[in-house]
Amino acid sequence: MKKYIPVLKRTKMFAGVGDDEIASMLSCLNARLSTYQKGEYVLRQGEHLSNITVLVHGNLHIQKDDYWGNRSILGHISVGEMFGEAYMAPDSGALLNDVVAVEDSAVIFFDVKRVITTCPSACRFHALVVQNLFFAISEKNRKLVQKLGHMSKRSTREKLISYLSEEAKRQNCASFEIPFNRQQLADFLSVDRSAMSNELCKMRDEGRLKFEKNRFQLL
Amino acid sequence: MKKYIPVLKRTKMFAGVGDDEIASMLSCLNARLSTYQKGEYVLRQGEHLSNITVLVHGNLHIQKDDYWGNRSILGHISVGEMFGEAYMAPDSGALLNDVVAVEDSAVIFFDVKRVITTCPSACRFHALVVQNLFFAISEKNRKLVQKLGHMSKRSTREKLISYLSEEAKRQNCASFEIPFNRQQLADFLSVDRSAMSNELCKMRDEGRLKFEKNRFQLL
DNA sequence: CTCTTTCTGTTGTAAAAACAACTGATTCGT
DNA sequence: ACGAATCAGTTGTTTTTACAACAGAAAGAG
Repeated sequence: MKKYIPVLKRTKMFAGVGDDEIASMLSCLNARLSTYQKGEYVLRQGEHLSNITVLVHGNLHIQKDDYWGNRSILGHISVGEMFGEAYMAPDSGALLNDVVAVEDSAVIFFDVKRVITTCPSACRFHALVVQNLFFAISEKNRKLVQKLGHMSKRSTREKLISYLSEEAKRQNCASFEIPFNRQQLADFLSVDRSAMSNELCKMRDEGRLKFEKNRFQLL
Repeated sequence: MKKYIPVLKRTKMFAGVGDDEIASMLSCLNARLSTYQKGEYVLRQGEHLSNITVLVHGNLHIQKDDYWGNRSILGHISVGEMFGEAYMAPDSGALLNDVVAVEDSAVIFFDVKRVITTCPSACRFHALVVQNLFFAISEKNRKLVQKLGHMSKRSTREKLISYLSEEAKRQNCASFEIPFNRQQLADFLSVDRSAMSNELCKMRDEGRLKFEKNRFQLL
């Protein structure tokens, strides 16, 4: 497990914590390493989770099969990312998604109780980790609400306006770059790429905005 | 501020904490009470927030104005609910929404730093509040992801399938009740009520499900 | 009980999105 | 520099949704 300390050091959870401290916290937080071969399930829908988990090697998909067996891929977890933090509460109920290794992967599980109960003496940096965790979850929360705001718009045009206008506000400038190409933006907003492209050009022709590649300007 | 202790006691944040302990924590957490008249802004888009806030009287709306001035109401906060917890991290950036009092209201602000830094001696229940807060944010997170899963479906039918099928899983039974009437469900999924009603009846006629009022059964 | 209001399902029409197929531009690797 | 692959924009067709208007059923008030 110790060979993954450099990876853990770069995670949001352990931001600002030194190698030695991480090493000592591994036991304090009851850390457990599991490896998975490509295609194996890391977590299954219906299970109960009482761990915070960090991917330290490989790649995972968050999948969901509905009642009739249709599968959809909800998200992607890359090295250093945390998952399962939404199920920290003991009454969270069963997992609603599967987590599957899309290539050989390694995951470290931390005991939730140990993490959120600061031990009185042992780990000097425990309090820092708790804070980091707060911030990480809080940030994820914020991004989810943002996205929900865009997605709740009915039309492609409104979704675009919602997203672009928020991006302009966030960067505090009417001219700004977005971190997506067209296909990715369409996926992000859950709309059809060509329809979206069409709508963007219409808005441009109406004089509401300008764009070139991934740089946009609202007018 | 003390007159609101009974309200605080019923919040998720202070679950399991007694009156006396809450009273002592008010100062420990640097609590500040503010009152607002109907129409006043509690928080404004662009501000920076370093508080966790609880509504103890009245009603609030979460509003959002886009770049061109179109307003939409994103959510509603009722007494006992917490808000602003998505902006706990110091680098959260500016608020993206306005929070407005829709009637005369009272809000208690808690200092984030004080809350997440457990004081060494004074408050015996501080650690419990920290845990409660973790669970509350984590739960909100989980609900957001769920909703996002439904909303990311392209068609009304798929949204319904996603929602109903998850509800069946959650209640672990193919026959279950939902907490919405038709209009509320349509609002929740961001679709047109009549179109949704239509789609529901089609699926019923296809033999995929049965329903009566807010009780559904998947087949 | 009766009147009113709310809720749900139904239908038709207009608008919008999804989809498919294609073109030209740009990027990338060799 | 060349060919392959990716990306963005465009167009036409099909499917789906939004919207509006209405009717019957159920619930609630007086």
